[in-house]
Amino acid sequence: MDNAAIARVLTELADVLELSGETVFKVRAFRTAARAIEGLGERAEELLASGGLAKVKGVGDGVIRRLKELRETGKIAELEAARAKLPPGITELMNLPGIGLKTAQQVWKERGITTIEELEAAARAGSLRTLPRFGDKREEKLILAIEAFRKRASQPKRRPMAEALELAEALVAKLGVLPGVVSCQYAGSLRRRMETVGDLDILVSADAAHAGAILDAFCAMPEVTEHLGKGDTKASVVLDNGMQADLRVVPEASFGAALQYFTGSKDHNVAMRTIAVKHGLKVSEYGVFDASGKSLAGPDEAGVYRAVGLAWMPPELRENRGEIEASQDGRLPALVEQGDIRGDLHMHTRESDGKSTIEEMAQAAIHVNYKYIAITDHSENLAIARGMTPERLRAHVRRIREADDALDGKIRLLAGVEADILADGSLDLEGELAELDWVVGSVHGQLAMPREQMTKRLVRAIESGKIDCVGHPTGRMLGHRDGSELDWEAVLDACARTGTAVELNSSPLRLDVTEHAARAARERGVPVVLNSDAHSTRELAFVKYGIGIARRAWLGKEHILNTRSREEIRAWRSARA
DNA sequence: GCCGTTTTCGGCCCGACTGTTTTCAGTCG
Repeated sequence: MDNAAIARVLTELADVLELSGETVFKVRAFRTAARAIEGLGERAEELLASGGLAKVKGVGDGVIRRLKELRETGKIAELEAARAKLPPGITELMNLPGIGLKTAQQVWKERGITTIEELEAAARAGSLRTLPRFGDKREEKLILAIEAFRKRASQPKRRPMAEALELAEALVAKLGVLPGVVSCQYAGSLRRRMETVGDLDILVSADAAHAGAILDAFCAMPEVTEHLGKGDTKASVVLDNGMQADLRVVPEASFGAALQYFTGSKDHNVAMRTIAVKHGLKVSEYGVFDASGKSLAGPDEAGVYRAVGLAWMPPELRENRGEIEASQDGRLPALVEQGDIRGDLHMHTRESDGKSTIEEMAQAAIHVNYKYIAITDHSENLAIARGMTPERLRAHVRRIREADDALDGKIRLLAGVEADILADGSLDLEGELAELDWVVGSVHGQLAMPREQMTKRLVRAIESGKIDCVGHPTGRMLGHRDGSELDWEAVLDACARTGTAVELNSSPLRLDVTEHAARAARERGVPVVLNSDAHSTRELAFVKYGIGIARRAWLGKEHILNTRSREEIRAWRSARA
């Protein structure tokens, strides 16, 4: 079972226990454990076997006992027993917006309703409005909520970070120029640079006199298709791409506290507030307050952290994965930044499936201040992308070297290739690779192999010693296909043994390797290469997305190969040979 | 059920919005 599957079991356990009337704290504990396991860098199954699971925050004896039972018997007796007492489908009701535990219990116990279909029929028949705390307005809203829920179920819930970033930046630009707006910034999981984003959280500081007009302007924006709610300080809408966006207006004196609060993550905030409570302080989105109610911090985020005895930390770290302790102990990592990147070692030209020439790619790279780039067009096996035969590769290499000479040191061009790793782990164009300056080895076909076979395939390619870097190792496409199943430890161990790097492909739908694998690479000393995989000059900018993932993996510039100079990379390469 | 620079027992983040109330419970983030 992978971590996501284990998290689903624990979440279901929480759901059925909650409906069975179990204490909220026990329910919450299972939900916390589910989130902790889902966000784990390693396989929980292996940690369970090695005893390492006990060290994971939020996972205690109770969860470990149940997971052992699940491993040994294939089920959890407590879950089976609780499920048997509940009507099937009832936990589904709580997925509807506006329906929580109490309402689900209420309609079940008082009306015998256990499915969304029955709930909708009852609402349409007007038979819910006589229930306590129900009325005709709630009934109407519920019908709309069910319709919206069905519509939304047919489209992906979370969107790629790049799409969310573009939308959020556009909204922030429009909000920022409204009368009365002092500061405007997006927060939430986008600011933490999660690979996918569920909704947008946008924050504005302004005096209360302007808040109403700002919220009205937000709701009237052309990309808004649905209004979910609006009050004095907050509005929620649905945008035309299906994403929800929330706007909060706070006083300037609270902007830092609100930014901290709405950036999350939830687990990070809970951990931070727990520390504050121990110091006798109260943290809210309005500031940090002492027992007398005096404000100690609020206008800026760093001050909020300082007030509870912590150092400010980059949003990408805020997942309660050790950053609070690191902050207390003064050992927060220095994370890689965009400006640290000195070159890009994976891109395509018209020679295969790119849209730009060698010279155009070089000029674009000079423009972003890179010192070197590797031109890595596809190899023969990838016919659909006009992969190069040995003859075409040799001619292409000659042209790259000529272009390099003509550039006169303004930037250095490395002659490379993206060679297919074939089904048996051998390499396409294998006889040509020794002559090249840089070789990316990538899997492009037969991605659905069993885990063991795919692992062998990659390990064999890595152990050939002929590739410098494994390109987009899992082959996933966000929202389109899952990555290949892989034994990461075996693959990264092979990289460590042979001095091979792994790519963090920054193409917005790939972001491959994942942050978890990138963190595992760092722990093994395997260098990560942050590449764009650009197919046009514009796409060189994709690296900004990969930077976010690298930072979430706690990577500093010392862990990223292409923060080094070309000479250092050459030395790294020859040390292996 | 989990956790510990006040604790191995006794707590467990905090506020906005909504629809229902006539002071607040439920839901959400």
